Amino acid sequence: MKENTGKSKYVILGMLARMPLTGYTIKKWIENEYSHFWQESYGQIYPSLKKLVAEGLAVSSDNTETGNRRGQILYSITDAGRKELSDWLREEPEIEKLRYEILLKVSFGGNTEPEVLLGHLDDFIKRNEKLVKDMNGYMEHFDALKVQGTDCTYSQLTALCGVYIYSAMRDWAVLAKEIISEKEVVRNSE
Amino acid sequence: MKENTGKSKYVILGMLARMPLTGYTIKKWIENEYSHFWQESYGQIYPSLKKLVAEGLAVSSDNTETGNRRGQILYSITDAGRKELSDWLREEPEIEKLRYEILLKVSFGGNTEPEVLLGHLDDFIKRNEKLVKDMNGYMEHFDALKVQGTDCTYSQLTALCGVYIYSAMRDWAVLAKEIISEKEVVRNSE
DNA sequence: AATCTCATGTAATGGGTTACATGATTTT
DNA sequence: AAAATCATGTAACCCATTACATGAGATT
Repeated sequence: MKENTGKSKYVILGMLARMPLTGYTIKKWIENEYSHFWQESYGQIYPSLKKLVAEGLAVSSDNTETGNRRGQILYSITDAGRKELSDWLREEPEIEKLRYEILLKVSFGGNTEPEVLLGHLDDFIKRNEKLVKDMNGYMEHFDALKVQGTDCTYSQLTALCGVYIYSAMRDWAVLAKEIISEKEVVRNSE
Repeated sequence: MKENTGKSKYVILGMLARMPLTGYTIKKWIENEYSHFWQESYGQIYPSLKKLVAEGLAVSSDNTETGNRRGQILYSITDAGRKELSDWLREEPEIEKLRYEILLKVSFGGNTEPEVLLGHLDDFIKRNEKLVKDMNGYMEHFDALKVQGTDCTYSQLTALCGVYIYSAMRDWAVLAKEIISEKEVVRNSE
């Protein structure tokens, strides 16, 4: 037996707790604001929304009459939904299982030329460097909002985590490159 | 259409490249040495091994006669397997998708009491603190092996990555706690 | 007219864990 | 004799992405 571990439900509830949204905008928001630590596809979002309504945790308003353009369906959270969200927030977060393919390749590095790994590490450094910049951009954006009186402390904390994690990955990769290169120098001089 | 993205195959090939192993020992090794950045279950390992043999990338020797205790099956890599491994190592590693439930909860933090988040962050700090210790333990272990003349550079690099990543997560969480607590002080004094 | 974006949705497929089934050997 | 560990394996299930289908409204 296994209880439902699907998190899509709670991501959606968390977003609806701020304001009513359509499935489409939920997807777009996750892409823009959560993508560095979470992702959801339409294949998860639309069925989840229907389930939320069936469970009384959200209500849908497909008011095609009331000036609502296109066939869009707005979902709003209910009191039961807020309760469900709050209960979930109290539960201990699941221990994250990391799957870094680059580490797998590094650990099997003896089966290829050092240049191959150095190349992968270069790409990795560039990618993480860009992510650090993006995250710092978010940080500044949130600082600007704070000056205007909008409190974004919690969102900003996730961006800060991004800064920390991507900086660490970049720094590791830079050091890893040095260690691999040094090892090669030693090997060649023997 | 979608090409096969299953990585189990390559993890197993990478391990077999060092020495012949049974499915059971592959599982145990992954648990002990790779668990901080990779995981595989028996449900993946046993079918994958059979597939590897079918593809000629590995051979099995269930020599129950030749003193092999129990029904264990030893798998060895073939030349074709080494080629396959080497080809895969050259491919660009897939971009890792992170899923940090704790960040989700932090970002929805406005829907619960700050104490709830502070509690989660405490657990998170303890967990990462322990992981940093574990990784440093591995680092020393590899240093000791290096003194004995065994080259473990690549394995050690993955442990080093662990040190970096878990330290970063811990540091972030410590700072996050401070920021949340401070925010509360301000809120209460208003 | 064509194309792009908005918008909803489902079916197929893949990837992975969990639970279960089975049995040998070793340890207590 | 019982329990723990070694050892292999499969079926059910869950989670998630991808590909596809459909169509409205806006833009070029």
